[in-house]
Amino acid sequence: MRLSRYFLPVLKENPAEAQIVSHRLMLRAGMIKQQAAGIYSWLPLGYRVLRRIEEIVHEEQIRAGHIPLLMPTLQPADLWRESGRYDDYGQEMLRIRDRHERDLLYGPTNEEMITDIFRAHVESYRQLPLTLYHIQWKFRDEVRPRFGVMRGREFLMKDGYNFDIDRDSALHAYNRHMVSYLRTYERMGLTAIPMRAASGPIGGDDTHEFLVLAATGESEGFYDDRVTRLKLGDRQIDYDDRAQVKAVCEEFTSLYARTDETHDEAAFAAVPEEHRKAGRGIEVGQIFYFGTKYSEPMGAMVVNERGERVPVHMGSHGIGVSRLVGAIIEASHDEKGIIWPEGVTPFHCGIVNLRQGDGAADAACEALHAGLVARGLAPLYDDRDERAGAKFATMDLIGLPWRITVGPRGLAEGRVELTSRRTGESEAMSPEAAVDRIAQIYADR
RNA sequence: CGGAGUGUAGCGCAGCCUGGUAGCGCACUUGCUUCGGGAGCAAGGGGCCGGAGGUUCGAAUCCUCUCACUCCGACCA
Repeated sequence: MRLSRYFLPVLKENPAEAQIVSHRLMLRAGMIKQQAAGIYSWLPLGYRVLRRIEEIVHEEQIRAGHIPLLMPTLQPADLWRESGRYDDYGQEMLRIRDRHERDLLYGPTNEEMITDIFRAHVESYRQLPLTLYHIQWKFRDEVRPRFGVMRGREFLMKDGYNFDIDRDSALHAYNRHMVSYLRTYERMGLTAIPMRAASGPIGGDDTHEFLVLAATGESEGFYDDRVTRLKLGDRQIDYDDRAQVKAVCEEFTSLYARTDETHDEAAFAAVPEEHRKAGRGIEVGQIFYFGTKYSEPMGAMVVNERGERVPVHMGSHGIGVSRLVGAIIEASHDEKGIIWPEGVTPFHCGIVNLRQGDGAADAACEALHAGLVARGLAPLYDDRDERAGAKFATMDLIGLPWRITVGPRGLAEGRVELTSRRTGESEAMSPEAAVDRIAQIYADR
């Protein structure tokens, strides 16, 4: 992509309304535009990151054997009257009436609807286990939206629902989600700690929240800091292997890690003092096992092997997709701007032409651009007629992890410069070597 | 929902107290010079001063009402 033909409205100054760093940087980098309290347009750069995060979530859900579908944003109120939540949910639920005076609502979550789909089409235990999920916009009419996309009213969320014949099978689904979530966050360059949490209005006995540590987080957690060093890495996981999946969960949950709601001072005191940490975190996901809470009242039953009609065991699991964009920035930035992890970066690298209009520099940049595209990569070439400083400042702000700098001085010796946004370190090399290096960096992502 | 604020050019702000031709910086347009970390000079363009009512010869400024947004607290992916 050539920057001169792109739409990247960056701001030099901080917008007054943005208090926290991710919100400021998203506005300055031209990623979002606010349209109303807690409601945002995603401008091209922000949209690319959002899509990238969505892709990773999809890939890891599918890898775990979960099946994507898509449910609507608007739901009939009757479905929610059935579960009893239409009245319980309160002011947070946006209620709408159509031209025929029928009550609708903009979905804040989808337990009722997925249960409706399930009961219409599944009759037998032979069709289980089943996990369905979608990534769809939600609306919760928060009293006080804030922090940009981290606490919007409209937000994009992956929500998944498992249906199992019994508790053991449902708990395996729970564990499977935990492992798939750990891998999802790791691919985004995040350390997200699963913490035992309180269940809240969705209900159920088992639940973990995934917290990305950040001073601006809204949740409080207490943990053994050795948990932050655990890595899933590239180990192979067989998601059908209950014992293996359970072992991974135990590895990641045996150290103390709880939110303030379930915090237990006595248990925490057993953690060696040098590892005892309390801190704030951004909740980027949560998993629940809630048994037959929805299946029973809504009649989601299957026939078991003894011919009896039994309610299915369910769980639900969410990842805050749009919130993750903010969370990643909170976890990865410096005073100059964003630093995207390679896994979610909107463009794989930037190309900065120091002397636009110089024949050799222009040609070298074009060749680099073409070379990277030929390798299946997406470079952003700053071909504007701007001075070097302005181009560097823009690149640093929007946070592409790698930058190739091209100028007449270096080109005279056949060299360009490859710079890491994270470390600031530069290395001179031939243009071909730079393309090879970038391709290699992204080879397994 | 309680408390505190703010609405003036795309962004950041001044002007309001004490009514009298709407201003500054950045951004934008044109030209010249410059060109390895947000350049300089010159000339331009852009405003229903959030909205509605009122007071006044005259309102960005005073009064009333209203809408929107932000921040602090209690609640939530």
